[in-house]
Amino acid sequence: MSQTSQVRLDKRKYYSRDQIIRHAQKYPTFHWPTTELLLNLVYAYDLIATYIARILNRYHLSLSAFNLLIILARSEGKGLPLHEIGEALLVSRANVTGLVDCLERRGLVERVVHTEDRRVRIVRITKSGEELLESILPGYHGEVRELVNELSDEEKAQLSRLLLKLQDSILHTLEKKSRKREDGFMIGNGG
Amino acid sequence: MSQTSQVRLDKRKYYSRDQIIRHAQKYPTFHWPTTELLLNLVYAYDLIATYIARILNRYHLSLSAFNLLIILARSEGKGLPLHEIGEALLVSRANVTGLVDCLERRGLVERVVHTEDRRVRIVRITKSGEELLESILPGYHGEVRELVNELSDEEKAQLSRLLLKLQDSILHTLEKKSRKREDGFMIGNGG
DNA sequence: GTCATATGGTTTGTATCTTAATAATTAAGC
DNA sequence: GCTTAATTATTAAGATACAAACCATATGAC
Repeated sequence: MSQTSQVRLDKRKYYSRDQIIRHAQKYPTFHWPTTELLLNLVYAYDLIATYIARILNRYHLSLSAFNLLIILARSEGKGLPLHEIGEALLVSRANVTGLVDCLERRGLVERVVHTEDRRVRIVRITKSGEELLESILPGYHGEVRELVNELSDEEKAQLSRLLLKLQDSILHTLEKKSRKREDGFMIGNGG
Repeated sequence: MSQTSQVRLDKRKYYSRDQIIRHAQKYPTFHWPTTELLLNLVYAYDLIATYIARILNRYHLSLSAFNLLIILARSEGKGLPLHEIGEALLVSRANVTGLVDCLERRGLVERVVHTEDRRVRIVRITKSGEELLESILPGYHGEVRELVNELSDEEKAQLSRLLLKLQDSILHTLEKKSRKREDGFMIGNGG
C-alpha cells in the first residue's frame, strides 16, 4: 500500500512539460512559465481544498459554511450583513442565503433585522455555533500546519508574498479591462 | 466606476491580520504564516479560476470540459481511458462520464471501446473538437499571460518552485497518514 | 411628495460535482 | 475450470454553486 499510495496520490504525472510544450508551441501567445504557474497553483489548491473538505465533512460542514462561521466568530458578536458575507467568502449572494438558511436550521447562526436599514439582515453566530467551532479549530489548525510542515516559515512568507503579487497583477488587469468596457465587468457578485 | 471597481474587485479587506490573530490566538496550534499562506492561495486561485471560467463561458465550456479537451489534444490522437482522465482532471470518475456524455453530444469527443480490455472506453477528441480548441487557445493564452504580467519570468519560476514544494509537503503528509491507518485513505477517486 | 433608480435579500431553475450502488469484464486463488 | 475479488464505467440521489427574475426597502432627481 505504501508504494502504491505514492502513485495514486500524485496525479502530476499527467502533465509532462515536454508534451505540453510540443502541443502548444504553435500558438505564439503560449508562454511556458505562465502555464506552469497555473498548473502548480491549481494543483496545490486542489490538494489543500480536498483535504480540508474531508476534515470538515466529519462535522457536516462545507468549506464555505466553515469559513462563514469563522468570519462571524471573528466579528466579535457584531455579526455581518449577508451581502458582505458573500464578498468575503467569494460566493454569490444567492448562495449566502442558502448557506445561512442551512446553518440557521441547525441553530449555529441567527438572522437579525438591521434597525436602520430594514432591507438588511445581520447574521450572527450563536453560542452553539461558537461551541462547534471551538471543537473543530484546535484539530484543524494542527492538521493544516502539519500539511505544510516541509516549508520553513521563511518559505511560507515568501510564497505568500509572491501569491499576493500575483493577486495584485490579476486585480490590476481586471481593473484595466473594466475601465475599457465601461459596462462594469466584475468578478464574484456581478450585480 | 474606475474608483469603485478597485473597491469591488478586491475582497481582501475582509481578512485583517490583526483580527484573525486576535480571534485565533487562544488555539495553541494556530500558526499565522500557515493561515496567511492558505488565505493567499485560496484567493489567488479563486481570482484566476473565476476569470478563466468567464472566458470559457463564451464557448459554453466548463473549466473541466476545457481541460479535458486539452488533455485529449495533447495525447496526439491516441486518446485516454475514462479513469485516467478523472485522475488528470482531479475529478471523480462519475463526473468524467457526465463530462464526456456532454461533449460527445456536441460532437467534440468520441468514445471507442478498448480492443484488449472490453471494460475500458477510450475517449478521443474529434476534428470538430480540435477546431474549437484552436479557436479558443490563441486568445486564452494571451489573456492568461496578460493576467500575470506583473510577475517577471524569474518570479513565476520561483512561485512555481515553492508551490511544487508545497504540493510535495502535502503529498508526503497524506502518504504518512495513509500508511498509519492502513485502510487506504485517499484523495480524489477514493476507490 | 412622487417617480425612477439602486440596493439587499430571496426564490427558481440549472450546472457541476460527489458518494454509493450497480452491471460488465477481467484477474487471481486454488 | 470455477469462484472470489478487483477494476471500469455508468446510474441515481444529493450537495453546492451561479445567474436571472423577483420583492421590499432606500436613495436621488425634480
